[in-house]
Amino acid sequence: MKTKIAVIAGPTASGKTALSVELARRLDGEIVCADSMQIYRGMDIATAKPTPEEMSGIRHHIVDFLEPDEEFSVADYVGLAHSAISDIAGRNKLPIICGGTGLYIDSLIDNISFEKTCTRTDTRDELKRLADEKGSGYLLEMLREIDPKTADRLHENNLNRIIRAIEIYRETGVTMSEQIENSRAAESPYSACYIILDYVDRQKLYDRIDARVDKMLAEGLLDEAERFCGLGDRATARQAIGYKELAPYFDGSAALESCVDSLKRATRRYAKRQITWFKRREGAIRLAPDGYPGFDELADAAEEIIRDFLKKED
RNA sequence: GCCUCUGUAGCUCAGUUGGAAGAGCAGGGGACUGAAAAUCCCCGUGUCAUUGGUUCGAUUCCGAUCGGAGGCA
Repeated sequence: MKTKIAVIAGPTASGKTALSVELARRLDGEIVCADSMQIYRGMDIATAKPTPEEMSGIRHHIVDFLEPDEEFSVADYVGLAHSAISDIAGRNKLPIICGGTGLYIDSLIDNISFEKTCTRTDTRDELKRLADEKGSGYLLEMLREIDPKTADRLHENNLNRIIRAIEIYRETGVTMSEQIENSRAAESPYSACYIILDYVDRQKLYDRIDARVDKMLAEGLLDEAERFCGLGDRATARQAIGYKELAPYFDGSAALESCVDSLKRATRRYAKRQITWFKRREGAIRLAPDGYPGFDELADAAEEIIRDFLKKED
């Protein structure tokens, strides 16, 4: 018997947080966040982390628990999420996965398994140096010797992926293509009702993004960003949209207005990448927030879909 | 009212000594297995303002008209 879970996914600013809280209230659920940035403490405004008021008493898991200079990965996420789900389901509540990090969500519900030993290693730095010296094409050819299948699908410029593929082999003795195959060996313990928030009119989403960035600024994004811009290059936190775009303003090389524009643009592009990711998910149900007169109607529709799903045997 | 400049992709602009136009930005599409809010790949047909004329041929030259900017009164 598989564990039934609900998933609320979608691009940034599509209204996932409000919808998932509402559904948790109506369906006696708890929320498991699937967001690679909301996990970090102190990164509240830029990541649009749900505030205590927004959570309104609904328990949220896997948010706001890591220091920004700590490392984290999909493998860590999947481990934490599996136990959060079994905890929630064990108390007869509905686990609702909510977030925009597609890799995390899909790895979780497809039950992707990861080799234990292979985290960040010195090999990575060494390969990076080699690439600086001899070019990324050289590394791609190195990879071709080891794992031609993966080398074929990677572009020469995508150095991160090339390095990762070589690293996996060196550290585990298993090639990336073998690893991918192995990772899908175990059947998923979940039966998921996968709902994707998908605007019919993309401009509406973009308008929401612009408005939300303005709101973040009003809520003190600048102070938060100034704190995080000081972090080292390696820190994951630095990758968050909302800090790096404002850095030129702090060092005086650009006006605030142009930084805000580039922040909005970066967020739009991020949303587009998320849309692309979720588009390919088969069997997911797409709900258009702009296809309903208001939030209540959208929530009604989502509730009905999930109730039907829960009624079905297996 | 007169004079000058200007009208080319959603925006800012190149350009064609007359042979059916191209950059940047914006935007679109895609990939994705341990950094994923990251990383990477692909995509430029548009009444060249409108309308007459010259020409084998006009977005390019000439005239008029309609926008826009500036100058002189």
